[in-house]
Amino acid sequence: MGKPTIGGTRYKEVKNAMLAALSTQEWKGGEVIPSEKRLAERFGVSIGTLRKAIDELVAENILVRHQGLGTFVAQHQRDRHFFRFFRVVRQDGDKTYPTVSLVSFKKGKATREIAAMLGIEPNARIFMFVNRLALHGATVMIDNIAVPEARFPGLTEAALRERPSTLYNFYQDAFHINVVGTEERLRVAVASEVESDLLDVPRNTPLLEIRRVAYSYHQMPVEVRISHVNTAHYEYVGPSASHEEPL
Amino acid sequence: MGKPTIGGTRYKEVKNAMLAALSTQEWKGGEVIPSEKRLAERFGVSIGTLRKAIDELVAENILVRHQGLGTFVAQHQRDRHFFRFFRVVRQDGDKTYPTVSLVSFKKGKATREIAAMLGIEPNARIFMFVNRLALHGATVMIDNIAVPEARFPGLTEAALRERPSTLYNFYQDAFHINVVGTEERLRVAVASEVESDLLDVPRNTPLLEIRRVAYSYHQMPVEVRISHVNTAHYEYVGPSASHEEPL
DNA sequence: AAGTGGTCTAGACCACTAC
DNA sequence: TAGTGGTCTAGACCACTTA
Repeated sequence: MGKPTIGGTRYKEVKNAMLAALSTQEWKGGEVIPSEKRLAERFGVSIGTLRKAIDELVAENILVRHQGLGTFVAQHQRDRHFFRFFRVVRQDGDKTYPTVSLVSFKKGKATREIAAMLGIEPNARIFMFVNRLALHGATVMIDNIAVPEARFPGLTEAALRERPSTLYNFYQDAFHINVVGTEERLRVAVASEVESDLLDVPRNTPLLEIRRVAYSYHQMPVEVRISHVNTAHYEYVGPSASHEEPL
Repeated sequence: MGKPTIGGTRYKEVKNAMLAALSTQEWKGGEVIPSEKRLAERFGVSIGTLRKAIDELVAENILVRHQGLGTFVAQHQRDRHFFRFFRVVRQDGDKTYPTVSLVSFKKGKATREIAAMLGIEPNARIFMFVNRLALHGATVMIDNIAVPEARFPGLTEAALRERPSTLYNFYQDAFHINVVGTEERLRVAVASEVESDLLDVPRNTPLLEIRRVAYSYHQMPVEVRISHVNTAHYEYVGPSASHEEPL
């Protein structure tokens, strides 16, 4: 496979070549990729080496293997890895899907802070929207979401409202943007006026604030969100610290 | 290697056999384990199969490989994986080691809640102690820690105070207890009287509450702690959601 | 130089899925 | 039955560490 990418070892080269094929949408979300045998021939390596590259992409939840069927580009589905990205559960441990409703939608320009997090220029155009999330019938969480217009051309409020599945699934189907990882920072904040209205709590009620950056392949940031959670009856599930990379 | 453990596949059997050798302290924290060649002979598998078993144990941070040196039982060291377990950083991202001081130490009996989390009988004897953690000179976090007396025989306040390194390193050296993973739940709480004194904040200041269970091999719970963090200038680093198991 | 883990090969055989 | 991924083998050669 020549040397189109760096990485030192053959399987890293293969992995990077596969990431490239994913980035260019040669392989799209949910589709099968060629068989291991074919890929080994294409990249000029043995099956074992090819498998080691796939092993890592599977460990990173970028590909999914199905014995007897083939290897697929991972797709965001409500009933599959949803709780990897939605980490709020009831204090007794009960996990349920949130009911999401769009509160507002507008275009604007990125503040310096948002721009830095998204890796775009300050004042670059972004979309901003707010989601209200309810669990067991009560609003528990407010998401303030920002995405760069350049990566989401033509995004509209109607499209957001009418999306059939999860937000990240929508990003994938409508914009070929695959969210494969996030980084989150948590602190305590207090409810603003808007938030206290939406969450039905008094002004200045302490809330859990989550600042998230979502990444696509090659750590490319694609979305920033600041969430506020009422943890009176719910809590946030942190990392499990086994099979976890050092900070 | 007969069939001392289940698991379906050869390499899972090997992995379980290795976990057993770790549990029985045949291989102790920080020590080298036998070479891949020797282990392959011992378990009656090929090098490749043996390596697959080790691969998983390395991915779980239970073993560490050093090319040219050998494979070692992972050991808790202040300068190595410390920040996998200590996830509080300054809001500008600055990571520093906390200065820890023991506030109190006592024996007692496990409440039903603590007992459930530790997997021991209610009213079983436990040690309880409180640590104060300072960053950049100011107290930022209070840890309330509980461990079962049965697993920490002879633990004393003096030993805790005089430990030369991190708490988990102390568990490993003094009690052969290897913490290999944790589970954490986060919510907002308010400062009790003791906490407001120690953290130097007004009573009822909202704090970040972290409930952690620490596990050794085979998901055996060994420690429970409830921490409270003043997030005025610090924050909690959440999971990275790539290479992360589904919940 | 000897011993270790790191990478890579070129297969074999099995289990699962679809037709 | 044919094609897929899953496991396993028995080596080879390389890079690194210690002596």
